[in-house]
Amino acid sequence: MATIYDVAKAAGVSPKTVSRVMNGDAPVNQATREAVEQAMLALNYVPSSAARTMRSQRSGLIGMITGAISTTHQFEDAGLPEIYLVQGAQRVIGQSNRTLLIADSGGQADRIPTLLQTFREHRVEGILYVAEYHREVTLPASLRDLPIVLVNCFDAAETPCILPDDEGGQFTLVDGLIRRGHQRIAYLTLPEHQVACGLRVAGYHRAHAQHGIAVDERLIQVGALPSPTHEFDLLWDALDRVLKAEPTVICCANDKMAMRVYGLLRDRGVAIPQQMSVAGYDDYRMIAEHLHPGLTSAVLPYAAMGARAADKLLRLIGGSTKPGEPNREHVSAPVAWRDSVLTRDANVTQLNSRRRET
Amino acid sequence: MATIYDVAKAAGVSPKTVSRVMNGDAPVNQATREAVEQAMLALNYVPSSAARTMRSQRSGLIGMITGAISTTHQFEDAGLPEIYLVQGAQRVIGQSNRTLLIADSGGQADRIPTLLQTFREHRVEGILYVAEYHREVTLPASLRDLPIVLVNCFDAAETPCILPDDEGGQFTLVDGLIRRGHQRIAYLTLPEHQVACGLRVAGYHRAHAQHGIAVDERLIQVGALPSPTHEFDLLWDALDRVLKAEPTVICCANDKMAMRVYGLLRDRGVAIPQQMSVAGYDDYRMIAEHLHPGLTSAVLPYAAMGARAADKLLRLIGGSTKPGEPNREHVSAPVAWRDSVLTRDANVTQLNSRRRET
DNA sequence: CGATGTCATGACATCGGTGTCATAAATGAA
DNA sequence: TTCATTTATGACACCGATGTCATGACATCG
Repeated sequence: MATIYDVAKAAGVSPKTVSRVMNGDAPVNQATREAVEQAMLALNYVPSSAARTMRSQRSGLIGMITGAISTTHQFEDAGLPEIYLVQGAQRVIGQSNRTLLIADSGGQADRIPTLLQTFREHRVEGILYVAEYHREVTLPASLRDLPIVLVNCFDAAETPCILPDDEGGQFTLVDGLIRRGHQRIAYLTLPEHQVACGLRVAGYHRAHAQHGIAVDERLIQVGALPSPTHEFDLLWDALDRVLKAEPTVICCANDKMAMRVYGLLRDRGVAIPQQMSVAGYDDYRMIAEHLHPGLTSAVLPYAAMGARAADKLLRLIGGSTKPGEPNREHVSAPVAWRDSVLTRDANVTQLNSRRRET
Repeated sequence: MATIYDVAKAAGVSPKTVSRVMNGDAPVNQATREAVEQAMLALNYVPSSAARTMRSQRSGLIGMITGAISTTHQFEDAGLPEIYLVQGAQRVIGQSNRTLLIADSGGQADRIPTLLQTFREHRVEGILYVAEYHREVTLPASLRDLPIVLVNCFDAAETPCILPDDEGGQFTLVDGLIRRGHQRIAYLTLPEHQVACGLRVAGYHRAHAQHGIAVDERLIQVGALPSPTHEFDLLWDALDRVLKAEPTVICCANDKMAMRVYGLLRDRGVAIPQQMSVAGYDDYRMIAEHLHPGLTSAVLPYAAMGARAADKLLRLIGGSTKPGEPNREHVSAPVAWRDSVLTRDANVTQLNSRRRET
């Protein structure tokens, strides 16, 4: 592999001049520059980032640590859309001329120290710490000395973080449902211990309050999906309970649950959306777009969160954080309206976008 | 950040001795070793991979280049399960004490050269080139000088690659259906230009041949999903056509299509699986497990493919490829049987696993 | 015309590890 | 006891960039 010395020799200049051509940090004669560029091309020269890192003490690497990717196998597959997160982050990081180093903990917390060690060896300039679902975490003490931004999680120490606006998302969804003529809105929630659950229920209430609609508590039920720990289909019971309260629409905690509700409702001979509207959360497009009818869903803005997180991290590294900047940032997102929600009030027009022609 | 010199000074030895303690490449006195280890701990020493790479000329990095992650936005989201691929690869690579450097082309082919440049600067020892779906590719000429393994794709130059066994997967599925008493098996295929389409149709035929069942060609239809380019729901027509041939089960090209077929069948009042069995392909668990009833699906073994590819690449790098080793390797996988397939022949017992209690 | 400044370039040291070789002490064999 | 090994350690150079400083050739100014 050609080095800067080979290029220098071929171009008949000193290595330092080659360096100057590459970095443009000092004027170089036009003729010299061309000679050097030709030599680089001829030798297929690629500068060594290792040598650069060593001399400049800057690796140009950003570490991203994620557990969710593999958590998938062990627990639930809630984490899949994380790739959007990677995407969003990578776009921003790439623009800053840095490289993203991704490490997957494989869902095993005990592997994290090893991964961090690798990051340190590569002298990453900062770390994006990604959780598979909105939650509180406790950072290993060994992370305190690196610029770090948490994504989809937060800690007690107020480490900078980027979170989804769960309250706002559910508010927007329910508000939209009400505007579409729904008054009895059922809600099959996440397990109550989840951070997002409380926030979204709050959004649900705020939307009702804003429209002066009293909330019938029977409409809110925890909609547990079957899992390795819960053999039985608790969702079936939860659905049963909310149906007794006679809703016109059922909000589900996520698209997966909504997909299941589609099946359960149809087993009972309930037509979607003619007899019952359904909404999800996540806008997990692989599901939401391909269910029939298309599933209305509050967007979980992973790509935007990744980008925001990368941006914040770069500012942390560059020391250019604004003085008043809050440590915790919430990313809002719209609702993707699809055909699973029926507009009941004939006076409400033009709200239901993306109509399918059948 | 502490260097090897700091550690040496603290431990009262030479840097080289510290190096020996770390690498164990020469005997070190027990007392000395302990002193060094203590110093490393006290100073929180982490060796610099940049310095190592420079001296040893080995980066310990493997590059993975993928387009699918972002293709998602632009075309179809077929690529999502790639994360499993990353996982599988990372496990193997981690065991070899190397680090995986992942670059996402963002679905834009023109960004690939930039990514490769980054890989080169980091002196990756080899490359995993991942396609979003089973296809033929043409490698940029600049890749010829690096050890490389294609994943989910192949090229005319017979570059080593790892492919899914599409023929075998569909065969296993159809064979299983026949054993469960199905004789009229509809098949909504992928678009015909896709490599996997031909292979799977071949598997479909082989299974029929093996059981001496003639294939009614009307049962095989291309089942295009709606997409930006196809506004209309061609799947609806395709389904219409296969239903005329009176099948007892419908095989779909992928789980996404199967999900849609669930909806379309139910619109027609067809109960799954009582009146019609359904099967998918991919075993995209987020869909297959949560559809109701659970979707039977041929597994697309991404994790195994990632691991196999990493393994093959490491052997290429290490020069320990077996002489007779084929360039193209196919990874087989079983079928995940779930409740969407009805066992029709009462004599066939114990085949339908994972029964749900309702 | 000499002083000063800018442009263009090179010599040299340095970043933090590790390969090579040298050396001294301890051990074992003859 | 003496020579041959083995063990334990250090001195030194080197990997490939780039920061610092020096130098020579011109250009500009008073």
